[in-house]
Amino acid sequence: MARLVWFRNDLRLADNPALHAAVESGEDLLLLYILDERAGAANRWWLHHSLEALSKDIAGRGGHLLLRRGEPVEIISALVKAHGVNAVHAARAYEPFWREADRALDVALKALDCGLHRYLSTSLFAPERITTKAGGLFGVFTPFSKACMEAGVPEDALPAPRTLKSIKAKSDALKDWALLPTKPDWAGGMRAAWQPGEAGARARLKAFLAGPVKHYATARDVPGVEGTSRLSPHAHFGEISPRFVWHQAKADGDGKGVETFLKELLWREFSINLLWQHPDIRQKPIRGEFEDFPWNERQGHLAAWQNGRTGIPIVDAGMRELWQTGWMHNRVRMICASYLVKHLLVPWQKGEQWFWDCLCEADEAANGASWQWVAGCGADAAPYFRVFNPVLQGRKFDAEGAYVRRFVPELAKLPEAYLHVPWEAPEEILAKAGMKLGRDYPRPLVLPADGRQAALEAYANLKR
DNA sequence: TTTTGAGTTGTTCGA
DNA sequence: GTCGAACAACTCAAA
Repeated sequence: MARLVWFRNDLRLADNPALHAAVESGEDLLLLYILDERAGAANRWWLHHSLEALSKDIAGRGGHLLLRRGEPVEIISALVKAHGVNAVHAARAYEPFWREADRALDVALKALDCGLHRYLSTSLFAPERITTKAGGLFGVFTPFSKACMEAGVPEDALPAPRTLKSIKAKSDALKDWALLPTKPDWAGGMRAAWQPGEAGARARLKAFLAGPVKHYATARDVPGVEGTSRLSPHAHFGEISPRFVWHQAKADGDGKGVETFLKELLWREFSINLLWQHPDIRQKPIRGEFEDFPWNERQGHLAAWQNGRTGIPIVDAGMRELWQTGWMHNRVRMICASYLVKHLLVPWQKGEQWFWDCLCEADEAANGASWQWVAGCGADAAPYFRVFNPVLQGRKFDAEGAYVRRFVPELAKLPEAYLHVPWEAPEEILAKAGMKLGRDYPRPLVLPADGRQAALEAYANLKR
């Protein structure tokens, strides 16, 4: 008899209910990971390192992680037959791809007289558990978050198993999956910024709770400062358990910073809940009338945005941070997304796709729900007239320009007064900063005021 | 069933 | 320079 633990986005040993229950059974284990072929490039880079870390952690406890690629149902069924597996353990997953795989697996395993046990692991709450008084699912954040608080997060974190008694079976070699970039190797900035894996996730949380959390409520909006937790990729891959994060943060007291951080954890939860309700959240607007939105994409604008060459400093800084580090500051994500969707009138799905390719975390729930929120077609979406002015946002949240100077070095020598509006700088100021507009840095594709007007008109047309 | 209050993150304008 | 109102109307959730 044996148990099979199927790792998905729960790449950790501590507080991993699927693994824990399998270990508790006392039976031999098969520890399996199946490559998720849908991953974007940055996501694959992270996955490589996360799997490397997990393999090492497992090996350190006497176990062995099996790596396989192919159809999950076939791979698991074959292992079940070959090793007399009587139960498969896995974390519950909410992405449509996994939901479909689980349905098929359930059928296949029943035929083999093998159980399928799924555990609450990647989210704080099972999505069907948080309901309105009428029994439906929420579509608005605030009442959703209240219901979560009332439900409460259980404090029963599970220890990492000390030893793992696992069966060695055929496994791919991680390097043969070729998840890392080779030529060109664009991952240098990512290596410098991140430590994927469970140990890295815990270190990140610890560092955050040791300092930045205190000022999180305000500092999280300032991209030039390390004011956020930067846990999103770790959380996406399940290198750290959300309830562990929740209770560690709560143990830090009940200040404004902690309170705001917990609320952000509930936003992650809300996105998962929305994905549960809208499996096609990455493609289809939740508010149906947006199917007819009068987008007006101009040739070359999407590429300029992707390359950080829009001519709007804060937008370009964000897009370059994304490209270089596989991550973008939350405040800047909103500004960049808003500029693409509202000023450039490019369909939000194209921005979502770019983020999907570039973000280490590339999370279906968070990415889909957030892009829809910015575009105005999502749950609880921003009112149409809420158009971010990238100049005001830049001045407000990157006042000294630390962020822009870092990621848009050609502007680094501009004085504060013109840093967010280089197109308004007199020639001699630009020359003194060693640059010429249109040569070293582009003129804006669309000026903030013009973009705002175009966006408002487009939204007015939609209403008609 | 109907009513009521409220809804992440903003900007502009005019007093 | 600061501050409050307007920017729409709709849908959600609860009573």
